[in-house]
Amino acid sequence: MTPTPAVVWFRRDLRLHDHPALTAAAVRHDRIVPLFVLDPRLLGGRFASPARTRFLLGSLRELSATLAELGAPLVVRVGDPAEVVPAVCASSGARDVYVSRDHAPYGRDRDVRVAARLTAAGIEFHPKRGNLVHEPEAVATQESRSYSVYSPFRRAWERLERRLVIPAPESLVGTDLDPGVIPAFTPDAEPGFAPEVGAPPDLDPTLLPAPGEAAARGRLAAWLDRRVEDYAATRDRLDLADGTSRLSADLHFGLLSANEVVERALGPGDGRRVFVNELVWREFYAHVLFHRPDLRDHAFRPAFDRLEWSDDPVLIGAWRTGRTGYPIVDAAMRQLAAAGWLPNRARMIVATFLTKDLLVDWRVGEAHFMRLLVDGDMASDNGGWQWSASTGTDPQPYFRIFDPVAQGRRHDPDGTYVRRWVPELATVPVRWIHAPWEMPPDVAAPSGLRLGIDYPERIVDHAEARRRALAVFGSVRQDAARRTS
DNA sequence: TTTTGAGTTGTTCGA
DNA sequence: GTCGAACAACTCAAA
Repeated sequence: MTPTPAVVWFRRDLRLHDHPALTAAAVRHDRIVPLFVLDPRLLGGRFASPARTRFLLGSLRELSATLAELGAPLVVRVGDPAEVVPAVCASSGARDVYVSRDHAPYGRDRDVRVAARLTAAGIEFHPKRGNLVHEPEAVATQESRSYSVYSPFRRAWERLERRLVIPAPESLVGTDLDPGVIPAFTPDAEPGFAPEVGAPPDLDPTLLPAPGEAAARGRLAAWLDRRVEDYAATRDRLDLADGTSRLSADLHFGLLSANEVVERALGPGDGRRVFVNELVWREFYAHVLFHRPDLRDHAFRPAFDRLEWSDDPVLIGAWRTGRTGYPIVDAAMRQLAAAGWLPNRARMIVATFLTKDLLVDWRVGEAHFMRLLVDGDMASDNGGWQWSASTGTDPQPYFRIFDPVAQGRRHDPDGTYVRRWVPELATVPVRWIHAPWEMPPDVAAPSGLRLGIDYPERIVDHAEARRRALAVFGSVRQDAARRTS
């Protein structure tokens, strides 16, 4: 037992269960300093999100209370971690800092800076397992390269042995360091935390998931208890409010350990198999971004960086505000603004619509998502957007143009989802709910809907847009082929 | 080194 | 209404 305290610097691992860094520090040191640093560069940066900040602060409040009960109160500071972490070490006498690895580009760069400062001060930096079942170095092809196709990645991932789940500590010993203050969520009063342009005025905080580890564990238990069994059948159904697990924010902030979620989710049945598969997708995109941090700003396949995207502010504005004239797209965009969350099927529908029907750069869509999503995660978001835009890892991108009417009819057969989020369409009969422009006048009149007044006309014709997208993407493919031959 | 099999999530067309 | 094939050819990963 080392007679100096250890700093456990929490970041996206706001939990006590299955926490290798916390456990290692508690085993080796007689006292610990749990630390969280509110980093204005993250909370006010280009991808800052009020929904995420709110969820983060709530989760911190709960972590703080739980740690205090165990005996080691959470220390909260505001500032650049490269300044704050060494300062907390100095004031507590700590010679060791334990963290869960952060695999995303910003976190990695930050940790390199912080580790350099600590090393210069003679303090040891201990990165422990991050919130992935397998670390990026562990999954490699026979030629020791990283995977860029999902299916072989999954087969390799499944062959690896998982680490054991670690129980939460029963007690901790802290220090008498000033715990500091967790600020209330007041974006206007806190310039450092204020989101930049595109702040969502429509966010309804009551729709956000309850923050904190206990709530997250409750969600996981409820999900695994019953609903996961139906996941294969319900995950694409937009009209069912609980067809998916809604654990994405919990995984993003590490309220849940991915390792524990997989351990508990494995089992018989299609639902469990498909659910674990989604968790492997999360791992895949984290690994891909780890090996290719340039994906933050560039297409996975360089040829697609030469696509000529539209920057028409009218089209982009209609998409953002849910006024495209395509009910399923508009319902999803309004749910995103209000709830800070979308089921994956809805994300794919609006992403393919923006990139294929409107030919708008996936980076515009990704930035919008990151500002609104409570679960906004660089790796998953970037992977999802590039997949939808056909610039990513998908080996067969040629097919990915969704028909918004067909998607609506298939995944929201009764129009329940559309009516919930686009109330001006509430009176439209089911038959036309996904294509109100096809309503004959004798139906439109009694429904009371005046197209172009109460609800917008379509901003593009999908059949035409589809042909245009095929031509644009096809020309890039031929262009790429010519360059390599 | 060369060959071979395979590739999340779709849509349309024609039988 | 349902079903299979075509879409168009490329790249990855493993044998």
